[in-house]
Amino acid sequence: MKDAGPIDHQNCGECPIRHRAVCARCETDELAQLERIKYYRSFEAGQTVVWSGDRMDFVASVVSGIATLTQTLEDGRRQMVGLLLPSDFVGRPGREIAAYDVTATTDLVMCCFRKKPFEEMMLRTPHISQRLLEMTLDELDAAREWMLLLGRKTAREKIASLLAIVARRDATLKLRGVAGPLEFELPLTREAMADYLGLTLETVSRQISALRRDSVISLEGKRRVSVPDFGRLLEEAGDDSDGGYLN
Amino acid sequence: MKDAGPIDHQNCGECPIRHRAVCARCETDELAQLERIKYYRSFEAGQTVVWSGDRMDFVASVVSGIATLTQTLEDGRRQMVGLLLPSDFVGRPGREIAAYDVTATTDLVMCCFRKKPFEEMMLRTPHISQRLLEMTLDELDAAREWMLLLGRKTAREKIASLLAIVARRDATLKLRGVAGPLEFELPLTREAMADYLGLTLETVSRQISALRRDSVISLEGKRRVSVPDFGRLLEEAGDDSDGGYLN
DNA sequence: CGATTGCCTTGACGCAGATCAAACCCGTCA
DNA sequence: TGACGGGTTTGATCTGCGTCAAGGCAATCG
Repeated sequence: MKDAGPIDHQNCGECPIRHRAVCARCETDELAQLERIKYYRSFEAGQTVVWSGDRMDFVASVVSGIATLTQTLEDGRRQMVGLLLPSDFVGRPGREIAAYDVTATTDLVMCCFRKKPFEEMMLRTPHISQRLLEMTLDELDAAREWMLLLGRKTAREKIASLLAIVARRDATLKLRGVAGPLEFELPLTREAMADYLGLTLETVSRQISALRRDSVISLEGKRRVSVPDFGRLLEEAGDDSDGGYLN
Repeated sequence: MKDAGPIDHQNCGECPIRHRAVCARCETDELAQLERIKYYRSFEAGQTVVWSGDRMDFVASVVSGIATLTQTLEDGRRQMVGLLLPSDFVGRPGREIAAYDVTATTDLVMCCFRKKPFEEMMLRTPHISQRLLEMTLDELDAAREWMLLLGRKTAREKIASLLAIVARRDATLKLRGVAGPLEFELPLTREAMADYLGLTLETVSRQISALRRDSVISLEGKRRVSVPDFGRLLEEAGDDSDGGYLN
């Protein structure tokens, strides 16, 4: 467990997620209070951040990298229930015990707050709880969209939807125009995708091959995807046949 | 559209959902403010409350009855993404346009608040936004549990899980002891169950028959279910083989 | 009263995706 | 250089659930 990485006590003002995380609405003095209870932790790809059922005495924001939330049945069937990207929030104020496994799928840096002081601060600081409410409502919407995918979409549609989500996120990060073929790196193994989509890894692999055969996408290596026609990908995803706006 | 039912301007102090809804934490004066912007609406079983995509100028609490949130793909595949019970909250502050279809599955009474004034009041009244945050976090947990069900459970497990949820809710409402066979009424048609579980209605029907054949449950009529051994039902549901505490 | 309608059950059959199994690719290590 | 291992692909076969179709039951209506 390499922990407590190289980054130490970064200034909130220069933080890359300053304007999207729980702290987005905070004033300078509020940031100063947060600085006092925060600390960074780093994880290598593959490491577990928390186990479901463990005591969890912090909440955190993802600063960089990607983490996943998963649930498991006793016989080992697994379902991913959240994909955590930079600025996303981990943990639940008021909860002692972690409800999900949290795993780093890439190298990961998190900005952690000791839970007790954070909860106290929330009571005094509407800027924090307002922002958290907003983020939670967004996550709920995302979860519901995911329920539609899990309950009703075909394997091919599921894959196309996942690719569309990753592509869209990547495009907004890079702020490059809508024009030209999108290109991005898949941050997940085939198995992780399967866990996310409620499929087996074999089916994931087959459907990716099929999309490639039908030239909806093309691959360089196993992880690098390029999408010549994003509208086409969205059609394959099944939801808004139209709606081809990026973001 | 029979609307604006018989109930008119009930006193918040005597409201059956007073202590579980968004208003749960409000003081007397805050309730008074809410009373000024609230109004009741009634719907008959089967009526649509809001269509996805429609402008929605109120938010609301379910007072009595049951409503559902559903999403639909253009080709008609439907997935229920929420089951709204008394005290649950409908609508999203800050959102103009409804994201889901809301339908009354039983006769339904809702306590509505005009959206604009409600949003303004939220800014001044931490008691409301705190409670809403808590409720939203609970819903998010429920949605994630549902993702596990949709992605990884078999048809039989899905049915058993749904029955367990309804049974549990019913038991807490009636506050009757854990002893004796549980009995309750299914508030959903086979089709609605199918939409909830990501199955077809035929499969729902077959699996209910199968659970009856295996005497996990017994039926009186098509809707009244009794469960001789709740632990057995939980085993069939697949999650906590143990965990047989009611609530 | 029979006819209609809404909801549910049951059967026969087919297919999408799971399962089982083998092999491939590529980076790392001895 | 060759062996190893993790991630991935592909093939063959099996099966749970969807699809299509027929009919049953109970409430309501003319």
